[in-house]
Amino acid sequence: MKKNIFNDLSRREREIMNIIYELGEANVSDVCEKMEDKPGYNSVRITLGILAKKGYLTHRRENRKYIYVPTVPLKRASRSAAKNMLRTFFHNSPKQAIMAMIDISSTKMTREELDDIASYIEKERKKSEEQA
Amino acid sequence: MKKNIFNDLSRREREIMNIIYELGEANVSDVCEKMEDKPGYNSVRITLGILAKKGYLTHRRENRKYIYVPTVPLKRASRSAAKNMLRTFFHNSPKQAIMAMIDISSTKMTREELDDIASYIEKERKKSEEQA
DNA sequence: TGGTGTATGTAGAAATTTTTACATTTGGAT
DNA sequence: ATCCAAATGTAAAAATTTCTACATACACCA
Repeated sequence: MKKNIFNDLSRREREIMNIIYELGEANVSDVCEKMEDKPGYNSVRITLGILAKKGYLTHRRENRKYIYVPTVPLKRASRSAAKNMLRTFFHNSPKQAIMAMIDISSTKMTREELDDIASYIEKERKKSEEQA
Repeated sequence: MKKNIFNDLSRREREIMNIIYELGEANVSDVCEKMEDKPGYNSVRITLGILAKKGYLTHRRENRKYIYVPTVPLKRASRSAAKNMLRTFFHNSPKQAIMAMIDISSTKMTREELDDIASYIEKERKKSEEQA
């Protein structure tokens, strides 16, 4: 069992995969614009091709452009990322991770969002009660 | 401003950094054992040296061994990782991220932990109330 | 005291990744 | 129709990463 789906990506490949997950889907220029050090259009294009060959991306044609889309759906990719983070930085303690997440984003969350999270947890508590 | 502190790590370098964060600190053999594909002792050692030269690790001597430690403290590294995850996979929505985190680990959390998180959120809600 | 096992030092070979260069295709404007 | 701009196709150069090989240092122990 692999630790992380995306473990065998090179630096550039990973960078590009992340951008595509962030955007949902993207063509070459979209990716270029998001890259910090703005490598050439061609570089990015070649790397997208490699990612497709490796099976991480597929592409469809739209007019003359290729639009690239992840093969591993966002949900699964995000779970994998979250689990890695949990193990690497939080000793596999979801509690610690969640609290840290709250810390870094508390000022950005509205009352409603906090309420939503609270009731989500409440639901979980009920569930664990049922099982007892 | 850099997106991610660890963006310019190669595949192996990143892999090793993650292991060291997971362990807190480590010598060459510790890292070797944690690696999935078990590269040679020497390979790992060389990469640790590179990471030290790049400034991501420091090492102290203990008997005859080097013990490597991250220069960027766990807390800061974990924040950086969390922010990246937030942007890459959750459209910068902490609510979504936190709920996903709860999902993947609900079965692993005890009642107490859920309670702790709930009261942590309660505290945040009070804070946001004060500011209103 | 000399041998052995385990560790680091250093150079560079091998493999992979990243970029560049140039050819080709294609749709649209004039 | 022809030219242009913008896209992809392909090969390979350049740069970086990863691994290997061998040298050296040092604690431990018979």
